[in-house]
Amino acid sequence: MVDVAREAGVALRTVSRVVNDDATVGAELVERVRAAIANLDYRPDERARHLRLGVTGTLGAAVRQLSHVNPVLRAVERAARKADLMVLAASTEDDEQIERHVVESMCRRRFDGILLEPIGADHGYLVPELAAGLSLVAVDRPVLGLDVDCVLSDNVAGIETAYSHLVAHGHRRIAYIGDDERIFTAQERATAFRACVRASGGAADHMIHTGPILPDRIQAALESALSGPGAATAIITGNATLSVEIVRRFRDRSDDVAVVGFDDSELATLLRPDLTVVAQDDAAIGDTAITMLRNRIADPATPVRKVTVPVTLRPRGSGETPPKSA
Amino acid sequence: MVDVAREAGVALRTVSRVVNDDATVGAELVERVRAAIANLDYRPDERARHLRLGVTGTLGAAVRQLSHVNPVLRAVERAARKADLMVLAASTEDDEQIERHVVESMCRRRFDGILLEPIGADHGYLVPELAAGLSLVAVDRPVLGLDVDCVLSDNVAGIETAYSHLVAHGHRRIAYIGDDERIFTAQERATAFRACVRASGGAADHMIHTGPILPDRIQAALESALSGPGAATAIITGNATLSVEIVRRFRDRSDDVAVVGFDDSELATLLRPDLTVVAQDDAAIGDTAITMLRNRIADPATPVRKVTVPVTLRPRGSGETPPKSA
DNA sequence: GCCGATTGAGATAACGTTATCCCGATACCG
DNA sequence: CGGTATCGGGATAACGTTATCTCAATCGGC
Repeated sequence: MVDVAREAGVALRTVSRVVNDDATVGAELVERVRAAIANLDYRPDERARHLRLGVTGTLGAAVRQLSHVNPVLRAVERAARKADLMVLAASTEDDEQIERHVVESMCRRRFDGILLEPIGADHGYLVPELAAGLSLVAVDRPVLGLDVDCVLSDNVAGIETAYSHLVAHGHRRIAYIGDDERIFTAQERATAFRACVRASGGAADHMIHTGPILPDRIQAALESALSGPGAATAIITGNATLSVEIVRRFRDRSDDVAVVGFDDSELATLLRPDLTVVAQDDAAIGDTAITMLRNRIADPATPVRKVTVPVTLRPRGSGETPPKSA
Repeated sequence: MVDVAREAGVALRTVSRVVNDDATVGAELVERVRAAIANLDYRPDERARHLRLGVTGTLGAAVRQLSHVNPVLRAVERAARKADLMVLAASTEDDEQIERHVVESMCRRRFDGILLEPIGADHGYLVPELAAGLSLVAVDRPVLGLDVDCVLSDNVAGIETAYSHLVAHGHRRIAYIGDDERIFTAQERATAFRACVRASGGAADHMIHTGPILPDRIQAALESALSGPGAATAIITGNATLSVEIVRRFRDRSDDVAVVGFDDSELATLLRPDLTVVAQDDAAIGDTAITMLRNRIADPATPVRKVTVPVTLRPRGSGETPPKSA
């Protein structure tokens, strides 16, 4: 930059002014500086700029898996681009150690704010960061034990909608196969399901199967749910991955079991009948998250908000199958 | 940091030494400094550190879509973590403007290196960056007209393998439905397919259908390929998205058309028969890309390398169906 | 008992920006 | 014609690190 100044025969400060196109510099000088910049191909160093300015214009996104389908992240990138902010993302792999490493790296890099899909683990390491002014918004899951902004899907309403949709189509014995309840969303959905069963006067015991996503576990859950005298006539799956696993197993059997899946995905229309799903409003979640994060950055004293975004039932066929015994 | 020094009653330099755990500082002083750091909860600022050091320990990944399945990116993150480098990723959305914006942002942030899935567009903007010492590795597609490192899948061998696999199972009339040939991989695969047809003495005209991924276009291609006197008995799809689209349409028809897909995906085992695919070696691509990038960073004078990673045929059923007329 | 080697730690100068302060020149008003 | 706004632009001091240089103190050797 000092070279550019020398080349153009102006002061350092003037080059800076030209780079940040400050209006108070004469047209002729601007030209001369521009030429010098091109000549020496000078490239501004954001590190120094950010250091001096204090802000970085950068948002961090710490998500489970970058390389998985994540429509919320796409919405986030879009919303941030509109606000002229750069989003830089990294995976936490749902590993407590990695999450911490990623988030702390972003803090040390002084990102203006962080979007986090938190793991259900101890987030004590965040306390000093938050105290030091970190702007953070949790997405999809809350941060346990800490009062931070978050935006979640309405898991309870989603399960209730799925359940009553199946009831409306004549089902009385509905099973739920879900993810490990140590995961927040899985826990919330399972709890909501138990409440549904209880409200309709049944016992949930044989009807709810949660645990890790492993082929054997899923197979066993499916067999347990669909066999015996009180066999289920409909299944609600706890997330997109499980929907795939369940549907995969239905290729080979011809039972007319109704299925409603949680989370939409491109696989939903791969089979006959198409999969009825409870879809999250990804765009709304992403937009809301960015808005909340920007608000918090602008004013760290903003009261903490916990936003719940509505979900939508998308009937496509698999959830409208009547019970086979009916 | 100066506060920490005052609190601990030592010089600034000593705090820095403790932070970077320099061995030449006495145990007692280390304790005192550590205590002061905890007291004031001091958090080091990487911006200043990077500015001073010259390097950032950060790699940028500019990929088509963060929120899409991208096993290569996962391998990249893993390999980078092992090398104690941070990978920060952003989407280019296959948009020339966005790609340029993302890459230039990363350059101004002085990332040590960039991994790019380049768009088939003019990359002139990279010339000055490369001249200024940018370390860049192109993944999956080359950078047109510029001599930069790249690591690609062996698209030609993949198509040849798929083709001869189908021939070995009795097929003589094989169709190819691929993506828009303005995309490098699509172009390479289509060309390889044409060569296969020619080599086996046929005419490719009715057998090759490339273009954008739009429902109508795909439907038309499929009908054209599968109707008439010279109807194809087997289909090769040009990428994972097309495999899904094609397979989706096969739900409703009962022809025993053989299918081999390019790119593996979790959908491959969703239907009967399971989808035979040509799979890319994602882990090898990711590892190679990181290795090449690190080499280039370590020594910018390293000769440019273009690496082609072998692909593997995974027979699962759909590619082993005999021709229906046979 | 003195001197050289070794070790621990402080002062100072960068790294590449931008903001503050200030000054000179021009123009305008009385 | 003198004085004062106004505007363009230059010198300098930060921002938070680390590296170089220097120096004081301790220890061992002769």
